[in-house]
Amino acid sequence: MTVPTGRRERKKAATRQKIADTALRLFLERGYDEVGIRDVAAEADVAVTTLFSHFASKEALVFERDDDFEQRLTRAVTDRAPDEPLVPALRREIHAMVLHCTADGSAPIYRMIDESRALREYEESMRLRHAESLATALVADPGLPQSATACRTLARFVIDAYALARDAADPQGAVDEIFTMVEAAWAAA
Amino acid sequence: MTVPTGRRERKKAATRQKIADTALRLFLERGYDEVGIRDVAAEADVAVTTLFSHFASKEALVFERDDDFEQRLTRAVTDRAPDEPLVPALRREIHAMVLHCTADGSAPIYRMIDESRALREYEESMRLRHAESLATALVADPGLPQSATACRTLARFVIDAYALARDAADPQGAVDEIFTMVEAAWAAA
DNA sequence: AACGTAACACTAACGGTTAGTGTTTTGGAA
DNA sequence: TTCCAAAACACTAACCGTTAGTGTTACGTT
Repeated sequence: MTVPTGRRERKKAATRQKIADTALRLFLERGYDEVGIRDVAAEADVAVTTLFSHFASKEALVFERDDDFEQRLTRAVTDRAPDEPLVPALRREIHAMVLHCTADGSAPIYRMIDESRALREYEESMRLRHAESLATALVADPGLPQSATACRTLARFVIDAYALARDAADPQGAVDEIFTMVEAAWAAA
Repeated sequence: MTVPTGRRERKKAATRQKIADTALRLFLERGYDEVGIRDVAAEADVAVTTLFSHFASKEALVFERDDDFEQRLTRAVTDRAPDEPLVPALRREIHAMVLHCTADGSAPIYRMIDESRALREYEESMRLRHAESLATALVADPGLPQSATACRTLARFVIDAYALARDAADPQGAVDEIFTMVEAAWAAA
């Protein structure tokens, strides 16, 4: 078990990165639906099978780094101060996530996502996964008196807040407005 | 513009029905993922292209009649008595829908859906469509003082209630529990 | 130096979906 | 009745994402 360094792992990471960079560049240049997997593989100078050993699907090339989101949400629950109320902690995290993906740097990427049905559907199914892992974290929290159904409901409402805010004219304002509703729902549970 | 009946339309409907019936039978016999489009087309004695002129995708063969759901939800909003409060009307409708799809007759179909990733994802993206059309109906209702964002949020919450209740141990009870939360959220908006 | 394995390559295919190109059927107009 | 335009259907061939099968390097380990 030699620890981190190792030429092999560096090469693997480099290949993965090269594929992701090439894919994103081509997608932004020509449009997601106009670029085939074979195009990406050829331009990145790897075999198609190599590409699929690094990424599970064509869509995954776009959402390369979004396991982060999943972890950040569950950690907003598990790592919060013992006396910090739950919903505001979640609201803070959603605020940060919305801010991140409405930033100027991310704008072209999210425009591309909106333009492709395949990417929109993939993103939504990703969010479902996030909701489920958030739900698991909530159900497991011994400090919450609410029922499991209420926890699962809250998880979906929080993910809805993210999705709705991203499409709103004023994303940050929408987060606050929706969280007023979420807070009331959670209090009633 | 001669009105409805006409041999052509009857034949078309018959072809469509034969395809749907054949598909559902094969899927239940052998499993959704084990049956190819070419199998369905051959068994229904039509060309593959004909099949796709009646159904937009393989998954659509399973959810043949689910435009109804979409209409029922929007009509629960638009057709309710002038003085009937909104959320209870929606709750009644969700109750009915959950009851329908947990009935004995539908059980094998929904078991099949749960077993196939492709079908689960398709169903979820269908629900998104339903949420959007419900949101449109809500936003258009002049009797509602709430903001457009609040309306869209309610729409998603209602669809969540359906999805969560279907997976719950006690679906009918879950609908009531979740709608307590939805009611509170709507009141806070 | 030699071995085991992870990364990668290549070919070929599978399954859903569509384009292109007819052919038949049918409802309605002349 | 006859004829036309459109709709429904068929057929071939292909596209595209994805995977299986089968090697071939390149690296870390012993």
